[in-house]
Amino acid sequence: MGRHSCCYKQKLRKGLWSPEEDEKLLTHVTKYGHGCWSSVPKQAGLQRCGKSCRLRWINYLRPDLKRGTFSQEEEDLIIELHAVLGNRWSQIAAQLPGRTDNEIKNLWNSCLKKKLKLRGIDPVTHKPLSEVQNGDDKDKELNELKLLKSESRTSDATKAYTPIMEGCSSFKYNNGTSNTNLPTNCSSKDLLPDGFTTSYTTSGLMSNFPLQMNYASTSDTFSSNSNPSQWFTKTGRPIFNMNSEFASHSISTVLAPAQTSYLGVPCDDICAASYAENASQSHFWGLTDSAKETQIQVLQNQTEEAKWGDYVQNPILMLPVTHLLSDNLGVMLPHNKQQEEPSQTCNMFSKDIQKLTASFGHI
DNA sequence: AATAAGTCCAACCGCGGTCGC
DNA sequence: TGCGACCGCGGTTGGACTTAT
Repeated sequence: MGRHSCCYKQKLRKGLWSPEEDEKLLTHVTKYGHGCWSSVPKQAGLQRCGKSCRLRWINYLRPDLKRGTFSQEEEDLIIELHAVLGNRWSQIAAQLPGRTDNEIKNLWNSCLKKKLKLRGIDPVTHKPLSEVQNGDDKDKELNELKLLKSESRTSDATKAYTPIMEGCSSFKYNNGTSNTNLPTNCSSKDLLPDGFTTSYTTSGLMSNFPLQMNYASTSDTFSSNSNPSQWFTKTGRPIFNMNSEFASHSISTVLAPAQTSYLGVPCDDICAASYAENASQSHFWGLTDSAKETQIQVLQNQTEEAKWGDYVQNPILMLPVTHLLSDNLGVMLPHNKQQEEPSQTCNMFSKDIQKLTASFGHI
């Protein structure tokens, strides 16, 4: 590992922290606070640069850190937030109490990206791979998907669920083996179809979050309906009202909740990739190709024109999709008196924030 | 049993923003 | 206004650990 330029100058320690160093830093910060980080190492008697001390505190020593593996709900929330915020790890981490941006970033890079690919979803755009790719890229991605699936089969943990991936209308679940050999960072829930998980339900935390992607917008429908055959019509249309504003403004592909992707196939071929492809066929259903492209371009331009900083600081501005929200939440947010004439959209979004708050206990 | 390959994660790098002088 | 110090963030990497051969 490298070393901060300041560490070179001052011949400071680098690399892993010893328990003694941790103790010194913990004691110092607990007692005096960190104040100016650059002065912390000297005051705490550490041969480290302030930057290193700050990082150690934030990522490891902070008392409010949550230890242990990520829950399914946390993973779902990360995926959904990533669809909105992209690689803004600190913003994502802010919605997950006790988790650090570094931790989330690592989880994303090591696990969640693969999971999304296995579900036929591009981890960058959160759209189906079949939609993202074209030409050579398509072949490349498909090969990658095959490889991933192949890797899954070679794993003891995933062998049991292989039939789900292989595609058959009457898949079987090998219930003869326990889950004890599951990969440490991939829970069995990710590999199991809905109905095989005992307590898991699709994330409701973001179910009304005005995501640009439709995970949230559709998850209520899907999570309350475990029968995949009802998620789409036989022609691949999503079941919600296509005449609604929602349908006409949506720029993203309709997706079943990620946790149930393997089941979410209204045809015999149940593999994730083909499902994603089926799902993408419902994209802008009813429009001509040129009309679809035009609409996509318009919406993309609208999004790009807005300042990202504004989005991040005030996700209420996450337009143009916020107006698609249904106003069906029972939780009301206290009116923000500082905000002059808050729009209906803002109020609706505020409810989503409130819902997140209620679920996680803080924002 | 040895070792090559893969995975995970703590920690570093470098950049951009902010603030005070 | 310019400059430097500091902070925070996202990207990257080194190495420990695990799994496969």
